[in-house]
Amino acid sequence: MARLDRAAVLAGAWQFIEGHGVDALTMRKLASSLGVNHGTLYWHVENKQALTDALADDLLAGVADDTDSGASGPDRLLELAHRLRSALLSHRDGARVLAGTFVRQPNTLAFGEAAIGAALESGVPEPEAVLAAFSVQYYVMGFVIEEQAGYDLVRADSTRVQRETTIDFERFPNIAAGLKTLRDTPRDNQFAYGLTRLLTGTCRS
Amino acid sequence: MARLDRAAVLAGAWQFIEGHGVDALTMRKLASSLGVNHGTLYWHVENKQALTDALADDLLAGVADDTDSGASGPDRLLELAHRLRSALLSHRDGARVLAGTFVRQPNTLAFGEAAIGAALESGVPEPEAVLAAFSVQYYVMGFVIEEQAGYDLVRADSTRVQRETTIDFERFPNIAAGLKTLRDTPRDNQFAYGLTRLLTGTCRS
DNA sequence: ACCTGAACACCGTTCAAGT
DNA sequence: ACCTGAACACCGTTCAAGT
Repeated sequence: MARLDRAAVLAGAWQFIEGHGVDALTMRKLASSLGVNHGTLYWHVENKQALTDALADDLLAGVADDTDSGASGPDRLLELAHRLRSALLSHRDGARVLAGTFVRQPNTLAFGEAAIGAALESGVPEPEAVLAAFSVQYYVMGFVIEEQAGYDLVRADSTRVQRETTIDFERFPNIAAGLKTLRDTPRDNQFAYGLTRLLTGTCRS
Repeated sequence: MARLDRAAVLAGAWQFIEGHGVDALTMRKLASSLGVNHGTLYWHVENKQALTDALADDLLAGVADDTDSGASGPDRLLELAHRLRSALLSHRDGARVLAGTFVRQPNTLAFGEAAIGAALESGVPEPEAVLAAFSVQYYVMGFVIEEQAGYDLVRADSTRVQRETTIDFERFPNIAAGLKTLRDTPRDNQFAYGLTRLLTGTCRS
């Protein structure tokens, strides 16, 4: 049995989340899934919040890499948004893990840096570029949180499914039609729609 | 001492959140702030999740009211977005309270219904209208969560402030400039910026 | 350097029993 | 109908003590 180190704790945490979701993640359960006393975890990680911060940083590793390459400003901002979504989707509950983070981890900052840079390069003046980059971040986070909540519904235990009361389609006809179109149009298209709206007129003429 | 009822529990919960933030909200602490044994709470509310759901619904009460009035489609969608933000801001951590809700409460559904309706009325074809309405919701949620996280930083206890490591402005010059422009441009303008971008080309020509 | 075991101060939820 | 008190099965965090 190899000795535990910080990387193994992070890997174990992701594996646990993959199986049970973030809400079920507990220092004690994580420890026992690693075959170790729960006090031990605090040797490798300061506390649960530090673990969450580390997971968030882990999630965004590499998202901002190689952005200096060929593509022009607008295309790069678009690509960064897609990369952010992919990173969040790469682990169950990824968006909520990141949302639970307060401090700015290096990779989060690197993403923001690249996003603002891409906006600037596409000719958007200084103050607007910042607002554009942040707006994209808000949109991606909001989108993926909802997207992954949908996944959780599917995998959820009976307790949670049971909580989902059927909605009154008589009172909410637009919602009823809306759910249908959401089911019919691919996730990627849904995502691209709002993203395009957000960037049209800013980064693309 | 008037007897406790469900409404008093909700009011007490908001008051507690106003003072200590959602993270500190506990069935036991809420009970003692209401001068009651913690077991008592479960007579008025099924469990903590049900309490959160009720708070979320409370938060959105009235946001979708009177949307049939004068204004045309595009203006109404814009106004709905502003009303949603106002509602979320009306209580500390409002956005996070709503984000913690999974089931669709009546008022959340009513907002979605009105938002889709406004998009439809502005001439956006059926499938797009739904995507536009949802995109707006994602953006507002993302924006206000970040906005209120900023408030919490200010009010935070020393523990939390301490956690905020100073960021390396040499490595992240765009972020450095970005923080300055965020400080210099009013919140309302920041909010309006992304919102306009989102709606331009969709609901406004 | 890494891990155990036990302790401390908390949680949410349930439920008999009281009024 | 509403509330108490006590119990149950959990939490995160700390820290002496072991190896």
